Amino acid sequence: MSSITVLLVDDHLVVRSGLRALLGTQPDLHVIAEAASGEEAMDRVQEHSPHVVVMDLAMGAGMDGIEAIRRIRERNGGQAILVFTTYDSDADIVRAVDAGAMGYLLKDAAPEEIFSAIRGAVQGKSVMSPPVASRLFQQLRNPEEILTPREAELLSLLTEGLSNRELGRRLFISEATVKTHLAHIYAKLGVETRAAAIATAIRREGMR
Amino acid sequence: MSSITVLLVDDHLVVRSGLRALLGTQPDLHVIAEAASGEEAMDRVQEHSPHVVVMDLAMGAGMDGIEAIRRIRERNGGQAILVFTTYDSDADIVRAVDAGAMGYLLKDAAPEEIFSAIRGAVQGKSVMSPPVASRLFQQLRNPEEILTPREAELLSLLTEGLSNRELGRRLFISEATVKTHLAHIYAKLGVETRAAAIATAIRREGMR
DNA sequence: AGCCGTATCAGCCAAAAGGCTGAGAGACGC
DNA sequence: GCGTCTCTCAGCCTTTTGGCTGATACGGCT
Repeated sequence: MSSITVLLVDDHLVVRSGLRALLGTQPDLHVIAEAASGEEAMDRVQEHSPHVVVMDLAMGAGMDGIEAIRRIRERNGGQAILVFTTYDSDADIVRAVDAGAMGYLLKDAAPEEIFSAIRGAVQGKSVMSPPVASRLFQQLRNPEEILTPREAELLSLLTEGLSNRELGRRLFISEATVKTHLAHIYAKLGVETRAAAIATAIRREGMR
Repeated sequence: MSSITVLLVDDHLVVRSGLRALLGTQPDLHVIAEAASGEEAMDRVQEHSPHVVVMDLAMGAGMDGIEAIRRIRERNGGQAILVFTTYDSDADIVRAVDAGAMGYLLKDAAPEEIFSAIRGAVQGKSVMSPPVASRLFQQLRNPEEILTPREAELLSLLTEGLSNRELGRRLFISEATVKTHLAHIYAKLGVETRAAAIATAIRREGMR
């Protein structure tokens, strides 16, 4: 038991090369294929059945990383999937984990961290970068902050800058209902105004 | 004239390795040093005087890419600096260009594009990825969209979710003045509501 | 000196947003 | 079957925001 096959999925060539170079320094890790998109990732998994899939979430076009994780786990249960991405967005972490990801690493993780995450993943161990872990715990600790599907939908449209009237039209509900949803969203996000809600929503979904 | 020395600056190890591997395929390009931060970049430039500096804008801690570009150009005029980053934010493009960047590439650029950008940079040619170029042109075509310093300051606080009253207190101006500034900002951004202003502001400064 | 851009402030009015209470209809779990 | 969650809607009232018009003051450019 000393050879682990790895599939790299990232839409950036430089990241794939870098990761390949990095993993190449470890005798037990073998990159047997690369993919630049979710679709391609699924094909490569079928062909090579790698032990571990290391995948970026942000894929330029087509299927995104989350969707790719879900589908790969549906068809081929065997692979352990590690998310390897730049930003730690609250929503992405949760979605990746329940799509079936075994771990969640940030791209500035130390090489050793990456190696041990891959080795751990094969044995069914979950690994995540410290900042990711703390965010995830925070999510789990505050379940009352989880938005319902409808609320999330509204919040998403809210970040486009729509008014209550427009939101109502877009979702085929009355303005009164929009206001009700908004009130709930504000309460869950801990803000009082739509401006603050938009700010926190975009920032949570986004960067840093 | 067939040897170009390159300094790589990126806070992600994998990106540096990947870029190094990629440039290694070209006989005339030689990566002579790497740096993981703006501060380190300045030191490496002093030591090695590379022909070209390839730099990511987003640097985790300390000096950001823009600042690093400015300082390197101040002390050592000789180097051509290429920005090599993930996202094309309007503001970053403009700031990078007037900080003295010779080109602006996105990380999903084709290898050939990267090579020719580096070779071109040595000869004083500017290169930028097509999506970047189109954004830059749009900025230049619409100079009336440029915010005054005070307006930018307000917009920045706006994205924190503050109310007019709070904005006034924070900036030591009356609420009336806040409203005047906001009206100007909306006009320049082409929006009608503060919600839309926040949304466009954060997105312009940010991602995608 | 005159003009323009920037920043400051005021008042007025209409529209939008937010707080509150209450309430009905499905869906799901136990 | 009963409670809970979610989504839907309504009315009422206050606060906030946005549109408009006009005004003063300072600095720089010509």
